[in-house]
Amino acid sequence: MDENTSNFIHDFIDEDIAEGGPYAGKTVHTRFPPEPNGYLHIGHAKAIYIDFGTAQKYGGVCNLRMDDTNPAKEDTEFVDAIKEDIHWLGFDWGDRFFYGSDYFEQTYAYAEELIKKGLAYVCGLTPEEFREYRGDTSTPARSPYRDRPVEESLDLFRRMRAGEFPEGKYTLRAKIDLASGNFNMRDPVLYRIRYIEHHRQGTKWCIFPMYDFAHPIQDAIEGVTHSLCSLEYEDHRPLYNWVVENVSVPSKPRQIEFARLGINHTVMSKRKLRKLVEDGRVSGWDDPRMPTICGLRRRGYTPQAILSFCERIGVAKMPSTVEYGFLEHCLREDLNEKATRVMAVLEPIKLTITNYPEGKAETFMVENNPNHLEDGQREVSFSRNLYIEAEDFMEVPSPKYFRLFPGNEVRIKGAYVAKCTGCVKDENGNVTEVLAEYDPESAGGDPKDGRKVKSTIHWVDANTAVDAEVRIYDNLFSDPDPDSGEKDFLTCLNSDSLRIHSGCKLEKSLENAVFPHSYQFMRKGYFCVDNRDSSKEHLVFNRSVALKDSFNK
RNA sequence: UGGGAUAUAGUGUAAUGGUAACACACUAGACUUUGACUCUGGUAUUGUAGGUUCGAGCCCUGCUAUCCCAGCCA
Repeated sequence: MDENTSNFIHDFIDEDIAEGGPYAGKTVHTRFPPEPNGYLHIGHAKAIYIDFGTAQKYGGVCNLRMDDTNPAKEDTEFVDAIKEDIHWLGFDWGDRFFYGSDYFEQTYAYAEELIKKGLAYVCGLTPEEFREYRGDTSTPARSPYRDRPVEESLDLFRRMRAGEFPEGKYTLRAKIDLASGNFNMRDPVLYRIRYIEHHRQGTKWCIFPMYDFAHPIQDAIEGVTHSLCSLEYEDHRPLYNWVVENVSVPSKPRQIEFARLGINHTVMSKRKLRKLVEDGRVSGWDDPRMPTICGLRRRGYTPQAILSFCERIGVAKMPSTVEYGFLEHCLREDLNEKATRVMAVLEPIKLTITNYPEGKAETFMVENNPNHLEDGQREVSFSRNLYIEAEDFMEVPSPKYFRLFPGNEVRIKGAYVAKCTGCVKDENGNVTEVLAEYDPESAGGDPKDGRKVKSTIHWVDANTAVDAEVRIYDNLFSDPDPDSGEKDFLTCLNSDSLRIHSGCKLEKSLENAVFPHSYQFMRKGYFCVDNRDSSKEHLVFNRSVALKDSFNK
């Protein structure tokens, strides 16, 4: 996290670690606690950035903890993926990797402590009764087992653990306030019975702590000072604090909430992403159309771009929705700086240089990155027969069209300037070939007489061109917004999120080329190779593929 | 409705009682071996009505709008 940036969380921490504050002289300690029930997405990237970044800013540490207190939802499959994605983003938890479930024994002991203090009791309400007895905004909850003697609760709780009762028969509840306006405080359930194999604990346990009880205890055991989480836990903070204060935990962490990330038209809930995977709408969690970290990785996003995005969207308490274009901007900015350029023609049409000798070939050197000449040059071959982008020729130019049309001169990037002399059409009147004459005195692209050309176009030598299928992936947009609830988000997904261009002509072999992505983005002119193999370099197609409409206004 | 939060430009954030700033987007222009990039200019009296003050985005009061919670999920 940038030393210069600051947000309200930092303000709180500054107070806490200042002279006389509750954590004066202590190391700032945070944690990132994903539930291993899915892959991390761009929303998690924000949380990761805040959790790890805040620790970094204060010279503290951040734990990675799998929040696995619900055996029904969690799976080991996701643990490694989560670790990989966090590492890829550039954060490291050192040796502080934990499982919430590793604290089950201690958590259990704290539960017994509460019972002995008279602050928790075993409740015999069925789930249905529980709902009935909960009361409403004007009616306090009722809890007939609230005054069960300590010894009896203790005995029942131990027998719950021993597996003497079926699921739903008993729960352990905290004794707090049945009349609270905050329903989380109406004697919340602390433990429930579940006969499901836990992904790590196996069948050792049949009672599992609820998030509200487990989380503050886990934080406290690990010495977390600041437990940063999203806004929906604001209502839970009183309960979080109640646990910290009433259980003899070794430290007193503080929970601070911030607004989670929303991106317009982007599917961001794990539940929905899972559905996309399960329904086969995408090839997997790492499908390049997915907003998952691994999907973005394959779509060509760099960790720096994502981090820059997280940095710049800021941290606040106001729920907000960032424009997807801002994420694209952060990527363009990063790729523009460091990606290698190549020429590729997506929709090729022949360009014949009629006054260039048949059979002649020469090569030109082209810079790999115009912003960084130190990145060197590469050799490209040139001949009489080239491929250019079909839209770089218009027989009848629209206003402000500067590229090839009869009589107009353009620069063939890195090679020569050439003047369009006409075109060849098939029997249907479709243009099949563009004709031009080059200026032999303009090798390298600059005419000897210093005359200017208005436009430069990219191209590929027909003799050396590599044929390829190019897949352009776009973010899987949903319109209306997936959370609007107006329609099923599945029916509103953009259908052209994957466009396959076959017969593309590339300067060199780009196996499995993937182009990110939206038309808007392409207009700005970038693509990269499929980054499933992250060792592959990023390539930038430094050419505007403007919407045709934009010429005609 | 009961509880919890939040309101600054189209979007996201700054400004901690003293000239409303930055980025994205949009827009006009300059530059350019790609119409990209880069550069320059333009775009808000801070949800609303009052109050305190020499001075209010900030403090106070009322109102309005939006979001979250009301699982034996996290």
